[in-house]
Amino acid sequence: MAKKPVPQARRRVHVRLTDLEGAAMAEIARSGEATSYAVARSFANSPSEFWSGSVGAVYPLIQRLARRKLLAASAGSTGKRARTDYCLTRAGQAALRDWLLDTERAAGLGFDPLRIRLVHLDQVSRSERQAFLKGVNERVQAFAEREVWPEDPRLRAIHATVVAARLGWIAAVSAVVEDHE
Amino acid sequence: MAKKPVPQARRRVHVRLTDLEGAAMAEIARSGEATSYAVARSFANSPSEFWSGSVGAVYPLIQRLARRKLLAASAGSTGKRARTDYCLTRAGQAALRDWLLDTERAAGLGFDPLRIRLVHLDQVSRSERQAFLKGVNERVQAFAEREVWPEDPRLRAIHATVVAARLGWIAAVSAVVEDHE
DNA sequence: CAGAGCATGTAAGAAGTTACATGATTGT
DNA sequence: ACAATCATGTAACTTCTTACATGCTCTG
Repeated sequence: MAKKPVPQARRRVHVRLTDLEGAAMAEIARSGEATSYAVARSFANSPSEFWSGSVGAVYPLIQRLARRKLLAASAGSTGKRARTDYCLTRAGQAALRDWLLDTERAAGLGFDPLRIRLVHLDQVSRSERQAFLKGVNERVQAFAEREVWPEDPRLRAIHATVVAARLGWIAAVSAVVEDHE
Repeated sequence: MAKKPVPQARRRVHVRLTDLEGAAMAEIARSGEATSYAVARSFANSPSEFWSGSVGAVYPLIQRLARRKLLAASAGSTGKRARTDYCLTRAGQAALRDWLLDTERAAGLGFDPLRIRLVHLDQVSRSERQAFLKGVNERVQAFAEREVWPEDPRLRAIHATVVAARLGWIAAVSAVVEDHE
């Protein structure tokens, strides 16, 4: 049954970036050229707590991407301090686009620390649920008022929609989980 | 990232569960008693794609929890097949409550594969952005219509609010990112 | 009674976290 | 000039993923 592998009219899917890799590539692309340290710092400044933004994560990641020829390294210096700058290769630009415009992955739910708790919130009493949701709501309110990315109106606008949507969802879901006691 | 809040006058925080550990504990608590395999399967059946739900992740995790005395193991069998059941110890119940009702962690943003892309979506053309958001919207719509957890109306209701909130957010954010071209 | 798929794991490796190390620069 | 902090990393450890192994149970 020797079977010819049908040569699909296949799109050239070069490399599949993880989300952390994609985010790092996008940061570098934005600056044109950046050091690992700069990338790590930009993660650390983002309002999401999900990635630690530790250099210990970012340096090996950048090295990986360079090894795969998605980034090109160039030695530089600031005064006496040596530095390694990275910029995207052509293959890197293609990989970044594939990652950025991947609707399938973008449509996924990702990970939400509230959602996962809601699923199990029927295991506590009604009054505990109410107190919990009230507490979460207050914290998200506080988070909404915190200034993030003060220098970038575009990111602030996105962040505002995120928080607004979250508050709306909390209100909606509160009704649901209190019904089902 | 503003790190480490001051070490508060110590509440009796027994153990700090990770989110994956918390979810596993909650699953076991729900059944009263469960095997590692059953926990892994329940993850695999959840509509979130974030955790692989592979047994290779769950078995060591459960063993860890047992070693920390949060779970108690008991040998059982189904016919000839041996089995290890786990149930929560008293310390485990306390740890689960601490995890489940942790408003601080629940209020966090978690990880969202769309949000992270939106941040960098100014790097592509307006028409690509529009096509991308249209694609994502369609996929989330499709996801909304998929039947999940057919056996549990409570979970279905929660899931419905999640998807509805997501669709609302996509609409809101679409306006924002198309403005800022 | 043979094959499919269920239940129970183990092993190797990748990826991220915390902690540490070290020299350069900057503020006072 | 001394301390603080920035910039640049490395190392050890933990946790998840993918892939494999193996024996049961069920179904046609």
